[in-house]
Amino acid sequence: MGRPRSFDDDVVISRAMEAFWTHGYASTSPAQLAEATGIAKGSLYNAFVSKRELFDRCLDRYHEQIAELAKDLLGQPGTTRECMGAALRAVVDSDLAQSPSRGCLIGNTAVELAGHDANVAQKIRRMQDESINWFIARLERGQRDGDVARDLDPRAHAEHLANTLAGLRVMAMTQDAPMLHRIIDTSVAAL
Amino acid sequence: MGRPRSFDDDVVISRAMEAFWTHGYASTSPAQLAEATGIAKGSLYNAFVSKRELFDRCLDRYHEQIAELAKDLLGQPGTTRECMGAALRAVVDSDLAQSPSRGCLIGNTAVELAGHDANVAQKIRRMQDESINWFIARLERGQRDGDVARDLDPRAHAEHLANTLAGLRVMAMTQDAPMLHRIIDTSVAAL
DNA sequence: CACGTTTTAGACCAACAGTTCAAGAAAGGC
DNA sequence: GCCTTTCTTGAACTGTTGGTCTAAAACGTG
Repeated sequence: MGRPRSFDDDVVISRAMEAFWTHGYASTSPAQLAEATGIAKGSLYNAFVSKRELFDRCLDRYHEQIAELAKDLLGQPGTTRECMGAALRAVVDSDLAQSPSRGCLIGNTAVELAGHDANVAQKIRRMQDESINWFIARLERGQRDGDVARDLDPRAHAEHLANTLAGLRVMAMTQDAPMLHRIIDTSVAAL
Repeated sequence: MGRPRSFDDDVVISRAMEAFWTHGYASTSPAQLAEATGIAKGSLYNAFVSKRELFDRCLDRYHEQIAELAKDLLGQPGTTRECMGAALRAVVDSDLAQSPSRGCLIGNTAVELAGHDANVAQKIRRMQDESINWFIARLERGQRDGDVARDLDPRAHAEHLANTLAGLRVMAMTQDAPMLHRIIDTSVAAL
């Protein structure tokens, strides 16, 4: 019944996410979204209600994406310290390879919108909390494996690592690889 | 000769800075700037050429302001570790007291503009480099005072602290005081 | 194959962006 | 006291924004 949608919601959301990620929420116009997705404005609004609701779905997609990445990176072999260092380096190097650089969509959104929109703030907070949990899990595994000190507080260090990553992705907008790698080394030395 | 300017450039820049800081560059309209500064749009353009040039001067002002704050905070008595911890806590607590929260203008600008504007990127980078130098100076003093290990690399740790601060000011948009304070404690424990 | 429903592309809209301008106002020089 | 200069101001201007609406086209179904 009715005409079927000619596009795949998922690919449209992915493309819109790239646009928001690159330009920020406010600086991405409906016209740009139409261009980026290859779909007319009218259809976009018909399918996603408003720029804001589309953005929400893009944020969710971004989170799914980094969840998968985190699972992969934190599952790599090596000691906990090696694994953490390699994971942070992978993210930073991937940021540096981007042109224009665009940081982390979650951090960017925290900065751009969280101050003025409690809903966004709460959503971002939950996503950050989840990231911290991935780190906690890896640190606890390290304690079981015996390569992380038994008396180390996994939560405190997981929060510290998440914060380091948030900082790195801001610093990667303007600083170069050697500095960022030194920061990673120093952070990871605490484990 | 000619009609004298009816306002003080410095206070106008300060007020404009507050507006940009609170809403971001793109989301601060000339009308808002006129409202925030108490000066008509026309005068604003006459005195500061364009929104962008006004913003540049606001960034400079922000930098001067934090330079002064850093000098004050890093000059406080106590061991290096105590001093660093207290300084980070002071910044974070001040961020948390703000409503709406607005982070760090330099970090926010890195995220919003540095990816698309090489001039801004370079300027931000220089400001960050300078912040790192403040930390280096304090750590070296600690080594002379004997409360920081002689074999600690001041640059590496200064970069790490600057990165921690950048992260904290993003995290302060969404997270609460206990977590942020734990992050500070963990970061400072490495000294 | 006609039906009802849905999608689609683009025209359309009021509001607002960033900027310019014409008209007048306040000072010093002559 | 006029002239020049620089300032102030609100209105005007152009382009774009986020969003709506419509008329046509595209389907699955019975």
